[in-house]
Amino acid sequence: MPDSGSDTLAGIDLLAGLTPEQLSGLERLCRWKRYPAREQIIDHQSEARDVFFIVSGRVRVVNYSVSGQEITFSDLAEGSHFGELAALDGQPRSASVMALSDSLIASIPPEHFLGMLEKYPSVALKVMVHLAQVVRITTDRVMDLSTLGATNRVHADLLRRAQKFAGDGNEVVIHPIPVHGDIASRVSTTRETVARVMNDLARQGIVERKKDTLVIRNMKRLQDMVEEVRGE
Amino acid sequence: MPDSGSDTLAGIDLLAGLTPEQLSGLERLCRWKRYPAREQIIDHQSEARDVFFIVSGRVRVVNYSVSGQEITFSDLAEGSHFGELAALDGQPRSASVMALSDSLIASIPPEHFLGMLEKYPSVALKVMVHLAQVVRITTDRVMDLSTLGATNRVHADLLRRAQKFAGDGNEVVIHPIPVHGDIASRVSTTRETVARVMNDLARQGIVERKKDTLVIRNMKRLQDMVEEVRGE
DNA sequence: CGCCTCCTGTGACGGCGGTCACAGGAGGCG
DNA sequence: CGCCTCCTGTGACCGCCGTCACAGGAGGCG
Repeated sequence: MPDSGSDTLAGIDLLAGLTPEQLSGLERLCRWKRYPAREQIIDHQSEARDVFFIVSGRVRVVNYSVSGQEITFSDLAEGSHFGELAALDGQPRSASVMALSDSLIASIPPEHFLGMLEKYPSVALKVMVHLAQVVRITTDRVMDLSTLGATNRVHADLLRRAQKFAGDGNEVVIHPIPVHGDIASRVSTTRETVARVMNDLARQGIVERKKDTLVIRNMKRLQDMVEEVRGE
Repeated sequence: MPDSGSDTLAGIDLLAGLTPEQLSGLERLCRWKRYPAREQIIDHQSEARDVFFIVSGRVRVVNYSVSGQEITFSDLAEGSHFGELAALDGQPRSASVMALSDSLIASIPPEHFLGMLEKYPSVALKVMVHLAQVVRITTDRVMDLSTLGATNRVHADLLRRAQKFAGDGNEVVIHPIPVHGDIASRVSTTRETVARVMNDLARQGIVERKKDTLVIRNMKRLQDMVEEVRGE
């Protein structure tokens, strides 16, 4: 549990395992800054190379096509980090990042980040494992985009969200209700398509829209709908 | 330049910088195996966790949808490596890998791979940089799939290939001619669409198909065709 | 030489889903 | 309370491109 009140790096996953002294050493190397919701933290293509730790708040990694279409890559929670790519390979930022809620962010200059990797091999290993998982998620997404139609991608995304909230039963409650536009931006389709799909699902009794929660009535069924067409 | 004759790890990019003694230590930990062209080296979802070094030959990372559609992720040359993801996070293989040509492959068990990372921080850093680049390439691909139409993705791929062979002029010679099916599998479209696009380009005098090379007559133009629609 | 296999080229067709254009809800806030 | 902003729901349209179905080339190899 991240201690969201204090301005320390104690809650950062990457740095778990470091002693309080080591942490406070790092804390002194950081720049600390609060970002209000919706404010941009990293601009795509920019030249800065710092690595960021989310001390408190939530953050979204996105990119925009020139036409303004927004592609969401991931939402990151407290304790997570971002910006390693540029620090590691020295290239411009691969995406933009914006605060979803008011956030406290610590950033460390690239040279100190690299120094940290050298000094604390356990952190280096965690960085690698984390990158490996990012690669997996992203290649899965390429598979989805390549083999699934837009409707099935919405099913798949709904399923992923549901699994995060998963009880073990056949019914899952998702809270808060994801906005259609957000889903659309994650699966690369339009708001309208998401709306149509959600209503189809509702009509079939698979989901139900409550006041401020979305109830999946039939996980099994939803799962089948995705797997069914995962290629076949 | 990898010394493709000898059965050593001297030509492996990841391990550049290690002393001959360190290398021969690693060599003794490896299993060495020759794979004929077309043979599978890694099966998607399999449980093995070894990391592979391409001592000689070429290799393709692919995945298949249940319908048999083939998605190519990348082609790797001598000196490269693959299979780190599973070794790092312990999860099943994220993709299949097959030999493109007769290949000599060295594989190291996961525990020794991890030991090597700990022992040689320079290697660990290279692993991180490499993963970072894989992430970049894959997210770019997500962007392409999300914002470009099939025809423009073919343009973009052609451009990427051309840039690898790039002279500095406005004309580039690609050799050998990539088969349409391969291009299709990399940009997630069909052989037929690739053929149509290539002929359109030929008719416009932008590319020309020679005996066993493909000549890009007008790089500028091709570049414009991609950027033009990259969103707008 | 002729056969077989692998690649390319092209037409016809049809459906998925993106785009446009509105018509409501549902809160917040002055 | 009423307005304004943000979200959802739906119909009409139509274009891109995937699918199917063939008709050639272009080598290799017996």
